[in-house]
Amino acid sequence: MPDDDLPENTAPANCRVTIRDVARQTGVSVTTASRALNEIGRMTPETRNRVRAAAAELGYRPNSIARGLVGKRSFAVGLITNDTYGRFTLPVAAGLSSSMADRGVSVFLCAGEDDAERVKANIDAMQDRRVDGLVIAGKRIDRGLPFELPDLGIPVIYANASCPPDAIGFVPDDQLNAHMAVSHLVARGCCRIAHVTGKKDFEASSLRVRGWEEALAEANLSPFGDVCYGNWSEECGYTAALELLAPGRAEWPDAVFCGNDQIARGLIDAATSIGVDVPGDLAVVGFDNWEIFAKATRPPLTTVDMELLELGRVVGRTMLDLIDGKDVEPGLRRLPGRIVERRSCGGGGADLEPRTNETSRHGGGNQREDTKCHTTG
Amino acid sequence: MPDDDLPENTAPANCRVTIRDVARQTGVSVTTASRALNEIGRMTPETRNRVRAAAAELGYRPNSIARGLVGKRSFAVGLITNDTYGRFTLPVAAGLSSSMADRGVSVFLCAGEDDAERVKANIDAMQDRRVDGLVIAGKRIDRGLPFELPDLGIPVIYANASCPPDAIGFVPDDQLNAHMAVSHLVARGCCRIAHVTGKKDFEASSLRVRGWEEALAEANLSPFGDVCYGNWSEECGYTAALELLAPGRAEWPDAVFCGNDQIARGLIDAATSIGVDVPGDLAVVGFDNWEIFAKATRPPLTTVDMELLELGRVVGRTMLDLIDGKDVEPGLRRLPGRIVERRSCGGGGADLEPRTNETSRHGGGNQREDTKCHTTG
DNA sequence: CTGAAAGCGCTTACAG
DNA sequence: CTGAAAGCGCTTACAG
Repeated sequence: MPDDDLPENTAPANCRVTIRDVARQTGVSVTTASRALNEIGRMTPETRNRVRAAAAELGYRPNSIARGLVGKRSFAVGLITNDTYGRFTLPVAAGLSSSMADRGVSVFLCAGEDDAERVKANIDAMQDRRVDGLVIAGKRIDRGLPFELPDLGIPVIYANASCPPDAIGFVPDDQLNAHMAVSHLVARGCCRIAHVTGKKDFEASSLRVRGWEEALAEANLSPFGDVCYGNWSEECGYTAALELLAPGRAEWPDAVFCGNDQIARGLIDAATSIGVDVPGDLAVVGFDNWEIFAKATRPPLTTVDMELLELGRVVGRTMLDLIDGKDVEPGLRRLPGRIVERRSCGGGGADLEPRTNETSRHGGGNQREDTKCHTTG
Repeated sequence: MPDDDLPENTAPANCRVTIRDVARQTGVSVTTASRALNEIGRMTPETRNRVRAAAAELGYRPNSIARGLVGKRSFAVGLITNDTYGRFTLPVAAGLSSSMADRGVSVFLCAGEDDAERVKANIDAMQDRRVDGLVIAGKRIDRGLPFELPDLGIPVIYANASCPPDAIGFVPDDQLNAHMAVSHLVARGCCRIAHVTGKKDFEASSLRVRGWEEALAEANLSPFGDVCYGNWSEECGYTAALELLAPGRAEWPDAVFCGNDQIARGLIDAATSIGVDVPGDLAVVGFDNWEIFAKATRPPLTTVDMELLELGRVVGRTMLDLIDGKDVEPGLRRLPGRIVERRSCGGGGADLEPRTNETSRHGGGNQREDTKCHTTG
């Protein structure tokens, strides 16, 4: 037996409770209600509590649009990206999103293509929305926006993309990461370490090459042959392996540092197909820690994780600082990644899998045991 | 020689030009300016043009926060997803984003984890922002939100996720897509068509199984053996192939319909490794059109594309209708995908690659030519 | 055809 | 400690 015709607990969603409602309910002014809710100004704890209680009871939630209008900010940032495939941007976006969410800042996703017009339209839309900041994310550290960004009057951070001289940017430290990968190989006794990577004109390629050379020099080793460039594909890894391990060669590498996990995958497949045991005869380290590949190789791949999620978080925290008006030194920061150990370099990490029994071309033993490594020094 | 100390063309970014500025400049009221800019009301073309010109000259851009406050809407929708990996959500998001952008609606990305608390917090934040609608996107058609969504008073659409009975949802039509894939095989003369797929408790699995059975029945064929379930991995495809093609078997399949591209990849690798030629001896069709896999198999994979990008666009258009107050029949819609032809079923599509010269276990010929297919009917 | 006024839901000087 | 008032930048009845 309902009291009357009024619906009981289903307030029409389009007339949500406002701060006036909680002020009225509490018997204070809107001003006081606002202050109580925002924890500013001094007032008797009793008043504050009564306001809070009323807000809770009414289910009051501040309208962030109104708040944005008076505060002249939106508590939102725009994420502009051209990475439709999302492999690089997504972890960055997730990290950014989570570090901002804690402070009540939301993220607009503008997954534009490379088309300059669309990117501009997206940026305009973000300005119209008075975003507090803009993150420009890319899939290549040597590519940025297709045009120069004018001064928007809001903070801008570049993530995994190239950035103008005086801007703030964060990219993975390719050289250091490569160095780590190669040192990992050296530490495991490898001394004839080849490098198979992607396209030559990617800055990521040259930095990784430099890291490879650097780590080798540090260990008094010489590069094993020339860098093998390709197009980042599995196919290239496959072909490169066949060449590096060709029976007619005077010398075989005992390890290969690969520019990405797909290359490593192709390379391991090729090695296996011609009876070279990984890691017994050949240690392999990849790059990206793209699990779908890294875990599917046999053996599972030891590889470099660029820590893109953490990079996204750092971008978020920096953006928050910038929004708060803190000073941040301009420039490009290179962030270190980490090695994820699996089985392709011997030993084993978290993702241990039983070793296969395939017979090795070299009798199943570890070639490195038999061959004395001589340094260049 | 500058006239005075005032900076010339660099208006402080924080005091952007408002509609009052363009009204003043034109010598009309703010009301008229607003109407001219929004193309509403009747007025002399001359006035309208003068306002427009002033706006353009001043670089006026309406503040969408203010617009949102009065219009009681934000011209933004929230995208809630638990797909951190992004493989499914990203195309959906891109499609959604592009179809909304044309109408000036932006997308908030809430890449929450499965954690119910965080999802709730994200939804609350979206409500505080007065989003015009919410899209709940998932990576499994049989999983939805970890809790029941109360009536939010705004349109909600589920995308590639399960949805409550009276809600609106869009998912790929797994059964139809599977049917298409199998019919494609049948049309090429295959008659012993096996099915290797992922986990049994995924609705996607059972629907695809049904599509397989249905297409077979339609062609008066029987399923080749039992469905081979696994965990969606390459490894499972590999193992399944070894079993299906074991030398001791009474009969071999002449085609395999795979539940995803990874399975197909493993299966093709295994087949090749034991001398079975694809497509010569065995036709293979995958599912997902995940190019990184589909293009890396040798031969490249003929596979089902679920058209997730288009699904995202449809979700966007439907959301726009809903926001406009149009009626949309509740219920779950299953959207068709398409077959992408490559080389793994013979013939060839856009991604033609030269065929390899590997010798086939069956003499390099197409087994299907030699073996008469008998129907069950 | 055009404008003055009210109002969207908040916050923030400015007074008491 | 608390409140009345102004204002953020728009749109939209309501009058002329």
